[in-house]
Amino acid sequence: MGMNIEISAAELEVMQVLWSVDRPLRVQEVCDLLPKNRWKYKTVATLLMRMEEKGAVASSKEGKANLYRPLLEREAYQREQTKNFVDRLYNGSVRDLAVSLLHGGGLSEADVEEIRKLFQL
Amino acid sequence: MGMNIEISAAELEVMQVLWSVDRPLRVQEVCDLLPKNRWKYKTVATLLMRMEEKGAVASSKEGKANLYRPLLEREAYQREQTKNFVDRLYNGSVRDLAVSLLHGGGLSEADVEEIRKLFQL
DNA sequence: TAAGATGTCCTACACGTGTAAGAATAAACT
DNA sequence: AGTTTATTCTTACACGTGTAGGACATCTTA
Repeated sequence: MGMNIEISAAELEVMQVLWSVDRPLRVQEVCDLLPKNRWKYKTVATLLMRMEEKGAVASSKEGKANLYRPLLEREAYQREQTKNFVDRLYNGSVRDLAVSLLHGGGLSEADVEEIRKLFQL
Repeated sequence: MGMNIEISAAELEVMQVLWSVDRPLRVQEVCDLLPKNRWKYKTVATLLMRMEEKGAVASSKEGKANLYRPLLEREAYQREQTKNFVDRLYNGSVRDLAVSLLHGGGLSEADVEEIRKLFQL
């Protein structure tokens, strides 16, 4: 299974940026793509270095600068985390998750319709 | 809104036990209801104390012993955490979560059927 | 060629968390 | 009453995390 790399909440935000773009990014670019003033440059650099130690990203050099690209695969990571989440919060019951989503009121009629369609096959 | 109390993963496991029973529990009972050998008695006691400081549980005395009961409401907590989770992992798209669940292969035909029915209203 | 800009690498530091041991105390048993 | 047992309360400690600063190197530009 998925090598079980653990990343923190802050690191996940950085991963999302890397995932959202199809080419390796330098630290500065990651900064720019994060919500405004999310972190200082050096903070992002630290996060990326830690992620590299964990094996979540890889870097290559472009001149003096590091280019980072994700190693963790997005879909796989989402699936794994979702399974964990459902286990921890809903005792493994996806059905209970669905109930919670429905009763939470956060879904528009269009959302419901789309999900209904997804489950129609 | 939900008072925004944050509890850790370990603390959540303890909360699940409190939620699963309808009366206040003493530390020993919580231990017994956790998966076998999950933690030592004193560890559970520490967790419960911290949870009380955070306002996640309340305690009353029964003789020398403390009886703990949850203050955080389960459904509300689940909804809030689920919203957070979807935001962090799926950029807020419940639809993407649903896709991930479907393609993850963790759902039985019965699960799919039940969820379909849930969304049929 | 000296000064800014940009970037990396190393170091820091407080706080939360997982995990519990020890001291103190109260209850129960003999 | 004295000892064993159950419980609480206090204290500990290492590790991860959020959040960067400083030193040092290199590239650019006046």
